[in-house]
Amino acid sequence: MAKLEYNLDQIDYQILRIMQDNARTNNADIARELGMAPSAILERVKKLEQKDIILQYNAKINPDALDQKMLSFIFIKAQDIIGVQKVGFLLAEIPEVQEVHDIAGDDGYLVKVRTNDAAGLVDLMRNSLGKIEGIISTRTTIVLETVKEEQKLVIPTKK
Amino acid sequence: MAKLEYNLDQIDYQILRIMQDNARTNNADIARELGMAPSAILERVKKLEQKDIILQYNAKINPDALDQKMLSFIFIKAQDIIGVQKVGFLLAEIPEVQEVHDIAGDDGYLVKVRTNDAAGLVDLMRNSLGKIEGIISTRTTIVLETVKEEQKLVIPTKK
DNA sequence: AAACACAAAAGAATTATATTCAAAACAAAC
DNA sequence: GTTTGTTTTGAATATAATTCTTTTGTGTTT
Repeated sequence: MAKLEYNLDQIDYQILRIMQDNARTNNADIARELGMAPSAILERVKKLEQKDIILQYNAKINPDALDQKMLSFIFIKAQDIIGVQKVGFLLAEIPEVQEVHDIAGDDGYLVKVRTNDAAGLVDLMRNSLGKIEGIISTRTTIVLETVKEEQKLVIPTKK
Repeated sequence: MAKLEYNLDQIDYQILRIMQDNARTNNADIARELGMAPSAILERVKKLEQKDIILQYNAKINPDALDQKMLSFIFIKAQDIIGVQKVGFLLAEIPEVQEVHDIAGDDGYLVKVRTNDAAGLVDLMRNSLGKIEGIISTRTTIVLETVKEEQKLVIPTKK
């Protein structure tokens, strides 16, 4: 967790741009694209990993294929002590919970949840959320359709 | 967009589980772990890609490293014709917008946005959102801290 | 139960990529 | 312009990806 200087130059940005798009692009291809030697790319990628700039590589799986057709956002009001997110950590432990954000305003959390169907959601709320102490209330928003869902960051172009 | 049958067996699930965790795991390693030949793994992975079960491989980049410290959710009420998400598509075109969901209730969208800072958010709302016709109102929720942020799906264990 | 048909896996051979390392190039500091 | 520390290159080697043929497996038909 060292607060290192992320010292990124234009080449790093290009690598990140490529990797963000396809994490399995091989060094040889990146090297070709950037006009460098593969070994140099390898060095840089390693460094990006070490410096925790590239956090991980993951495969994006089609939720439909796993019959996970329901997506919901749940606002959760909790009685956490300010600055200590006990409830937040408990929420994060639930596998169906993809995101937990501590949000401003109603001292609460915004949680993103993926379940098979409505029954799965009810189930999760009853069983998983129900077991967490400190939850005062919840408000659920159902997603009808997702137009875009990525985690790509905007990568700077110039210096 | 063919509505094929996703016909997944236990081996596929295991592959997905491994790939979801580390998309750069090589076939040889997966093969070792599953006690199969690398060529067989290759076949299966290819098939998973073809059938749009594995949608893409992406590198998760540390937002801090790109100075993207601000995360917000914006509820957008729009005057779209029911079932036609014109506004949704326009929202999706904004690079800082990572997610656009058509949500039940107030005929609106829930949008996830990542910007450098508060100024960047204001800027985005004024310039990008401001240019989209059909937006009636917005309500913004600021994320103070993110406890969990993944897109991992729950992969079935048994049949 | 034998024969057939199709799909998946294994194994060997080939091609491509990753990785290592010493030497060269570069950059910043003095 | 020399020193010092970094980064890149390029060649050598180790690993992995890929291809393809053979084998195995599964389910179906007769």
